[in-house]
Amino acid sequence: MSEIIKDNMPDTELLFELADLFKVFGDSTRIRIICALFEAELPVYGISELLGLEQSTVSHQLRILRQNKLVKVRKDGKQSFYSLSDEHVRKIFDMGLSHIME
Amino acid sequence: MSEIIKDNMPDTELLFELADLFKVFGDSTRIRIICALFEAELPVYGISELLGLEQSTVSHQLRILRQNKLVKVRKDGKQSFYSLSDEHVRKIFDMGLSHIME
DNA sequence: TCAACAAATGAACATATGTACATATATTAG
DNA sequence: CTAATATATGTACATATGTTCATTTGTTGA
Repeated sequence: MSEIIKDNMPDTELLFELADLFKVFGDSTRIRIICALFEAELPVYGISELLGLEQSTVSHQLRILRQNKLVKVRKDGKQSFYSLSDEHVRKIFDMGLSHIME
Repeated sequence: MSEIIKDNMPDTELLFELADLFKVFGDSTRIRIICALFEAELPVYGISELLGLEQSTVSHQLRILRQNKLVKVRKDGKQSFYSLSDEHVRKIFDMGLSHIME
């Protein structure tokens, strides 16, 4: 019986990856950055200014977002412009929001 | 300009709540428990057996899931049967999955 | 009432994580 | 080439988090 359940479940490996993805969303600084990027493509100092955060804090968090492919960068001169990499990000965000709102 | 962006963003308060929600999904043990509950309503020992986890580990994590209203309990004798509290949980889960799969 | 069982809880501990400060890298302007 | 600016990175540190072990609570059956 528990064997049947186990067989229907995705690989544990995959579930670890999934947890890692949600971990990225599970920090208020990163969520706020993501949310800012819904509105516009922004450079690092733009984000830190907007959210009142240290430049290095933003940069560190952007690296994590980059590594997880949630944001992409476009370099222009001295600036790095960040934007969201795809629509999944917004969907995941919205799903979470509607759970809270219920 | 950054004022306009700020005005369009949800309250910071709400974004903190949202991060807290995703934090719950951001742990492999909890994700695995959630995933098991997609298949069936289960008692605590059933989950620990299925996933190979200590009873107390499962119980601790179920408490967190309960506090965040992701699971609900039905008590029957000595046992506590857990199940998912709503469909949002599955939707959030699936959204995450499809991001990984892409 | 007592033993057996299921689940919940408390405390301690090791590990992970986010932030700040300092510094390095890279690019542009002069 | 140098100074100024934007970003990235390294390190240290405080805090948060998950797990384990031990114990408690609650329920059933003898």
